Amino acid sequence: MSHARPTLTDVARAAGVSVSTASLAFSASGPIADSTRAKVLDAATELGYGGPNPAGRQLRSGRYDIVGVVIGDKLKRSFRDPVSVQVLDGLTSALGEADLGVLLVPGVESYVDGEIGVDPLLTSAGMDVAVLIWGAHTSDPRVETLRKRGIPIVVGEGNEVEGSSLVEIDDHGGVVATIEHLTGLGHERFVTITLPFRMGRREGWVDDARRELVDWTPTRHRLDAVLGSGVDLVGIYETEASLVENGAAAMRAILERFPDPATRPTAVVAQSDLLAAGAVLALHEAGLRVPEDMSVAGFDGLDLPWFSGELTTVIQPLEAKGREMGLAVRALLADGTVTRTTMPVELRIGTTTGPPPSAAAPRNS
Amino acid sequence: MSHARPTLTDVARAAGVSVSTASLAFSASGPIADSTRAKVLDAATELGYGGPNPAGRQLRSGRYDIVGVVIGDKLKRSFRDPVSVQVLDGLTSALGEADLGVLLVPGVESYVDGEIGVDPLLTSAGMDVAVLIWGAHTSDPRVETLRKRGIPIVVGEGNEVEGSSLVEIDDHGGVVATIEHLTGLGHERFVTITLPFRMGRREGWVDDARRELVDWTPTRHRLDAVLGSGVDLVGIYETEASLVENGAAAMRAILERFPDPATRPTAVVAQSDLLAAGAVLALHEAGLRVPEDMSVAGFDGLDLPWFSGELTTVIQPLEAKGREMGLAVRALLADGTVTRTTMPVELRIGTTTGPPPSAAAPRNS
DNA sequence: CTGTTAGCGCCTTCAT
DNA sequence: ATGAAGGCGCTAACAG
Repeated sequence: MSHARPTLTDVARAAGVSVSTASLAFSASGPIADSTRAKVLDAATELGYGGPNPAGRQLRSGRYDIVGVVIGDKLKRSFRDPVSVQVLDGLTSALGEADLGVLLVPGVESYVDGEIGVDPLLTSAGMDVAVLIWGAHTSDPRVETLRKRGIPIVVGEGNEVEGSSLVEIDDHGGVVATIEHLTGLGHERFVTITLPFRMGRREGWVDDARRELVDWTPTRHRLDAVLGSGVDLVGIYETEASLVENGAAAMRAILERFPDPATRPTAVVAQSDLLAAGAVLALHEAGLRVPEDMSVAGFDGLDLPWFSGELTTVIQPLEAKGREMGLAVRALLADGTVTRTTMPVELRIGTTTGPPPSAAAPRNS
Repeated sequence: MSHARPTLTDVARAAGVSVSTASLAFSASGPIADSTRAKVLDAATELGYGGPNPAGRQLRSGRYDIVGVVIGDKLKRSFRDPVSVQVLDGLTSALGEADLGVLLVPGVESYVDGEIGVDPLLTSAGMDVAVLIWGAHTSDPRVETLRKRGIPIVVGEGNEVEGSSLVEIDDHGGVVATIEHLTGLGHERFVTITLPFRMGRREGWVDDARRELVDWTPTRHRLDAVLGSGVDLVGIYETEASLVENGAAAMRAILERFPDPATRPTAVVAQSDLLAAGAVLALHEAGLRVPEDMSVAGFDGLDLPWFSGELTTVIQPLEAKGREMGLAVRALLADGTVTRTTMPVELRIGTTTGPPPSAAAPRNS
């Protein structure tokens, strides 16, 4: 009894045909008589042949039918984040339809003293295209690596990379709509709670120096929209992850910094729904009402079944964005077409925004 | 200007060494003089060589350094489920440490009239090991496919597969502990809300015929534990997904079926925390109190920041389970060792279980 | 420490 | 519709 796995050669011999004919029986990419194919397939079953060896096929064809999906510095974080998850959803289904496999790539191996080590998978795994779901930063070593390997790239969310496809959403427009909604209600003092700025994560109030260091595109776009709107922004609070608890912590910091209801900001623009939800929870904990005492707006349009009320938020088509990236991959693979897509967003007015507490009718202390 | 990507041969020529020496410079798996390596690396940079072609390496070495992770019938569902996500977390990090890539595989291509079509990736993608996170079912075509291809398997959660490694948790013990806790409090009438039974998903009350059709292992283990405990089980409600809304729907069905508080079941054993949380929400919606009017216990030990109070639940070490699967993969790869691990669970008593409403002191209507 | 020699398994011409 | 031949890029085994 032989322990070696049978190869196409063995099958061909057993079926009494040539290797090239046997190959046709599996690939279905050429003319072959039904009877011959049957003979080959029978021989294959007989020998316990499990189909053509992928490595052989890959080497010969130059295609892997695998897409590397780079999802951030930590897989963990991406999995926990419903936003990432929805994008992955759309992406994997669009790729699956084209029979493309998804190889999960952490992207960053290590981040020590600002030195970025690229994950070995990025250097050595076989893939036809790479997708950088959460954008590329300036002089991104991952992009460098992929470039050198000749692997085309699809970037999600900005920091356009020369020669790569790009899929983004109208972050700016979404935030502008939010601000207009709030100023329309009469708000004048704003605070914003932001997503992480860059790979070296931090949590806390942002000063002018730090403000220059925004490298993550969604964060930058959304922040720029607030800054550019001309409203009175009394503080920027940077979080280190887009989670409910970070939003709650941010709100506690806000209440601590602005203890006086009379001068407290009346509207909070959070860069994600989870942050916004956390902020609302912290307000409730502090015995404050939303939106009577403070208005809170989010971003994403997540469905939060446990959230009582409905968040005012910017709905972004997450799954569609993922699908769009998948389509960009397929276009790249089909004929090298580089695409650039901006997806629209929509402001949904919920129950967490309303007129600011009026100075004329202060609430009972 | 040549458009073809340089190969190791080109690099070797440019560096004035043999190909095999050049190979050593990259693989670091053999003795090579630092000066020689430097020469090779310089030549590589010069030519814009991005490292050894994976296909060539794979064919020659017979290793892909890729693990196929089969996560269920729909990627979607797995991403949305915090339980899956945590397991994936642990798994990917354990594999990442060994520089193994994770290839996401849907597993089931189609499910029509009970006919299961295996995803093409499972048939044709290169992988060294496959992990079936959510178990194998009886006469599983995916297992069949992998067998034929000679790919070793790690199964999470039961339905042991001959010759494969297995990682499971003590489902049975966890549910038994829950039941004992509840009977200890004085409960006598139980209902259980279960996870999906099998691939053909359904939602609703379970009759005897349906009860025979449980094929998904965690569901079966947890249900068997209730059935075997001898308590008075007045109903089994099957859900089609482990989500908050399904738990809420289940509870509404329970309240509808048992309108009379005097004969209503007093304790609900849900097979997941999300189902339990949904059940609690539905009770609140109906104006009932937990645990005064009904006790609810879950399973998983999830951290639900939005849930007020704390669920009584069975804590299973999700991430550790994932890591354990990763270790099983590595053992399989290292020397073919087949392992079998059962992870312990722990009952956490929260605020959602308490004594049943006493007949002596009925609540005001 | 470096070079030589052989394929790994497959698919694509091209000829028949 | 089938067969023969060549080579994709690399690395393992061995020899020097």
